[in-house]
Amino acid sequence: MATAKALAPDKRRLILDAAVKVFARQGFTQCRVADIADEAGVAYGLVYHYFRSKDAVLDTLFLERWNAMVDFIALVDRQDLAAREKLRSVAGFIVDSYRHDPDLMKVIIVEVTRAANSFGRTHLPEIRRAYAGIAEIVEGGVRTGEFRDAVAPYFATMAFYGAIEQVLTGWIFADEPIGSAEFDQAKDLIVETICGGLNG
Amino acid sequence: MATAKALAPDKRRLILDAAVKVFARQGFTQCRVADIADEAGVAYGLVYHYFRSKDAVLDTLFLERWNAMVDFIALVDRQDLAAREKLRSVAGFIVDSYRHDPDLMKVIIVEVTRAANSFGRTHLPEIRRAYAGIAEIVEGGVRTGEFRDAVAPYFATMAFYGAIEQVLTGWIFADEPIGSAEFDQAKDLIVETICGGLNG
Amino acid sequence: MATAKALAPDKRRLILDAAVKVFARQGFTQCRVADIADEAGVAYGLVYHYFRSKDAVLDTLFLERWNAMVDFIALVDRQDLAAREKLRSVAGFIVDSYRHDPDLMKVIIVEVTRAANSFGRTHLPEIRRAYAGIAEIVEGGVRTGEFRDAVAPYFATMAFYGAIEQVLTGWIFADEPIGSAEFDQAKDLIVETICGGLNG
Amino acid sequence: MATAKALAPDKRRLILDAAVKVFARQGFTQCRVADIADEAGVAYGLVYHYFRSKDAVLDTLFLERWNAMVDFIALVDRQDLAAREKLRSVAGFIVDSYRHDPDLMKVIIVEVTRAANSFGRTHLPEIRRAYAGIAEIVEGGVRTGEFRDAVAPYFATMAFYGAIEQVLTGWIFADEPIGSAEFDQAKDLIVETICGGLNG
DNA sequence: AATGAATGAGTCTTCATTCAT
DNA sequence: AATGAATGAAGACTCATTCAT
Repeated sequence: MATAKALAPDKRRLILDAAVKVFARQGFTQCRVADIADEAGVAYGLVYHYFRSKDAVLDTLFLERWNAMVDFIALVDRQDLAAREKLRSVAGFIVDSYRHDPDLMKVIIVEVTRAANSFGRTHLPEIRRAYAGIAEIVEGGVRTGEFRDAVAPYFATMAFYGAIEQVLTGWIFADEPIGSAEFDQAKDLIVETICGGLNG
Repeated sequence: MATAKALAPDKRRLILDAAVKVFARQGFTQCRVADIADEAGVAYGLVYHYFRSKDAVLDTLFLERWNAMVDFIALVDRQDLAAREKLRSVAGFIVDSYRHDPDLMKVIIVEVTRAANSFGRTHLPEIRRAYAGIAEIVEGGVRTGEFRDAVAPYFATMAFYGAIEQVLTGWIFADEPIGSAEFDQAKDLIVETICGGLNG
Repeated sequence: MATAKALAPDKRRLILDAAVKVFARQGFTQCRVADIADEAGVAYGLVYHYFRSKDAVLDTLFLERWNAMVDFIALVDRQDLAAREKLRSVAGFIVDSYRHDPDLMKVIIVEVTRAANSFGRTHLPEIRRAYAGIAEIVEGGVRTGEFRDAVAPYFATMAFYGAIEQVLTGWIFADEPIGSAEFDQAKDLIVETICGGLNG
Repeated sequence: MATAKALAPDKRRLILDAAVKVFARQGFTQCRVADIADEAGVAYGLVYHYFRSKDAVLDTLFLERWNAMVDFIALVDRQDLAAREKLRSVAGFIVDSYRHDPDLMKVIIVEVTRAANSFGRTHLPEIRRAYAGIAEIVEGGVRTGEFRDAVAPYFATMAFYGAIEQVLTGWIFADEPIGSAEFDQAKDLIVETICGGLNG
């Protein structure tokens, strides 16, 4: 029941949500476990009641969202859509993820996706699973002739995902909040740029 | 005398080179100042003789290479080349930077470019200078009609640079060394993908 | 329960008492935080659980005792006593403070009262409050005619407090322990010397 | 020749004078050897050419001045003067020492005279020699009947020297510079207070 | 005499994790 | 489940001193 949830919020969830905030604000390394507990309004030790370690908090956060994305990519690929529309769907999902919870996406990109010496290495299998999903969409497009034969699916995948992450990184570094229109425009322009190319 | 220099190498340079190695191997946070000194074969305190702090070592490393890249982008843009060739040049420079010193590029990408809560924030002005340089190349292409009018220079820049950094990130995470052919192929395919687009 | 308290002593107090010992024995600068923890029989980190810094430990120690002295001086001045008796009371309080806890008084004098570049500067307001309290007693004595008109309260205060601190400094430097008789004699002789003067 | 001295100042002297400045400004512990060299305008290593250690610099500084004072006290005592005039002379000497070089006297009082765990312990023999000299003057005064029989020379000495050092400490902590009149007044009032006493 | 690069031991502070209640 | 006191390993930085030139 929603009401019950509001009255007695799950402390574990409270801690996860607080962690997103402080990880985003200060960065994983710079944030102390005490900061998470303070932000959540719970006692220090409770963090360790629910999570094995500080790392485990971030692992949980990352996997929740990332697996949802991987699932979504697979789901989209199974639908009867043009390859370009599939990519549009994926770009939309990621942009909406950011729109819905920018802090979480910031944490994922900053602390995991590029963290080649820590969480990025740990979660490499999951990260690669997402790339593989996108690559399959591209390969499908090539197979149906929708995409050019000359396109190397691996590079196309890197270009597509890299473009998205770069745009999100721009938002992460931005000093001002991002408007709704900007989010919608981004979805279109990323796909248009990648699929249409720059050439006139 | 060049020979003399080679025999008695600059200790400051020795420290910087050692820092690249250990930052790349362990990550900036995980690496101790003692590791740098050990790798350089100098005494602990000498690191602090030449650099104000551990941060300052990374700052120096980043700025040396990044400014070279910014300068290169500006130089290329001033040449009489097709916009696509200019992008090809920039992609080539970055890929060659990685080929020549993969550790340094790993450090720059992993520890600075996406580190929104630490060095990325500090060096935001320099980072943006690079983006601006690429954007100017794209704008030039649009102005001459070489690139489509519909292309938004900002998104094109994000796509181009994001694609490159994503490919480099792939190499960074790779378990096996990257071959010469792969580097050369990458230069072509990145530009071909971004400029030609996926559409058939 | 008092007994229970005695059995399970407050760790914070334990740390403060240990700090007094090691500060007195080795001096504030020469003493390491580890020495305090060892002396208190607690873990290193606990010192930082209760105190922000090593400085804060000394601050706490100083203020506890010094404020008690300032309060005492004010209390004495409000009593219906001859000015000389008031000074006798103050001298007695300080000498007894030393008799009761010579280490603490040593720390206060050596590390704070004359430490013009560190704690003495920090606690200047509190230090001056004590001087002001003594000066008021002297002024009262001049007002009632008990003390000579020619006496400058500021210099009288400096002479009185300076004499006491000098005697205590003598004890601090002494190689042998000070006997009970010596303490009692000191109270009398300090006041007698300052009030009676040297002249025959 | 004065001119020659000005043209080629003794580097050793330069270092000592610089040390006085920085010891006074920052305190002995807080000041680095580099600060002394910088202030003196000489190379780092030269400090170690002239002095065995940082401690030796302060030792030298202290002994130069303190021995002059001890000698002066002995000299005065040998003169045919009333005991009170002898004390007046000693007070004058110390006050003038401060007037002439407040930084040096600050260093001596703050870093040596009360530093029971460092330099004060080292130089205890010299420090006691000064007290002994004053005590002899007092004893002389008692012997001639000039000073009261009841006066204990040791306490009188502590009162006299303690009063002077307390007044100097006041100046050391003062925020504003001390005027000429204040110095002269101090000499009189200290002696008047100690010899005349407070009693009306 | 003079320089300043080079050395490395020393210590404060932080903070993830454990544990008793 | 919940609390927060207690633990102690880890690491950046300082700085007196030495040394080669």
